[in-house]
Amino acid sequence: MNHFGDVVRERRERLRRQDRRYSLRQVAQRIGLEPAYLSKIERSEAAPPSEAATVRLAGELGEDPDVLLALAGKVSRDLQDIIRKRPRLFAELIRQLKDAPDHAVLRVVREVRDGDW
Amino acid sequence: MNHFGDVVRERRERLRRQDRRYSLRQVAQRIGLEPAYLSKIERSEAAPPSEAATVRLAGELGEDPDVLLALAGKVSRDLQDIIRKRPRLFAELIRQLKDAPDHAVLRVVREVRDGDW
DNA sequence: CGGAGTGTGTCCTATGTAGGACACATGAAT
DNA sequence: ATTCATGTGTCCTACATAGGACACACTCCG
Repeated sequence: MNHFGDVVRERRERLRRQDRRYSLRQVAQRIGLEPAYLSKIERSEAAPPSEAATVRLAGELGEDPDVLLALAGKVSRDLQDIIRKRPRLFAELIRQLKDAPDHAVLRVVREVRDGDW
Repeated sequence: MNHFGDVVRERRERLRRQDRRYSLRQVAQRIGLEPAYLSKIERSEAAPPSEAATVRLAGELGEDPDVLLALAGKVSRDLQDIIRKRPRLFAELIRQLKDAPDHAVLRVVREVRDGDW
């Protein structure tokens, strides 16, 4: 399993090679965290930050927020709220899709998008 | 919005009318919580308990665990783990279904269940 | 009446979450 | 050589989570 801190560090250092504004300190400042704290996060000495901070970090790094949250072991609040409003329905759907291959899930996504409900 | 504590209390007292083993104390003991704590939960003086305790409570009351967890403002860990493994896919699907009517979601559930992927 | 069982008030605690403050050593640039 | 920025080590904190312990007052019922 890819760990949160490693991914963040790699992403940031890759960006940094082209733009020196991606130092740990500057990124930390832009997303509103203390450098020492971000340092600990990148070395997995501290757990991933809050959802809000993780999303800001994703923005800064050009990463998909849902992916970064997933690496942090979380599911974004807005998705949880959608599920919470119709728990039986969504619980069943998601459990059904657990072992479905990607392409099957994608087909469903497309069907729904183009759906005429 | 129906509150967690009220639902639990109502459910329990309904059961109690037919079976006096559904006193607060006895239920608390069966699910492994202190009576004083369960009392606070039912009166919303304390927040809903942990996911594990909530699920045991649901079992005791004959309620759907996902529904009770939803009332507790939570989404069960196992669902979150399914989403976390394919965050982009599931995030897109769930957001698409946000405003879809129940019957549309149900149709998708059925399609997937009978699906030949 | 006297006990058994019931719900609740009060107080306490351990662990986790989400960071901030500050100092320090190193390295890069001028 | 000095300045400046960089990453990091150490220490500290406020709040939330998830309860346990115990005592108390009421009530039901044999």
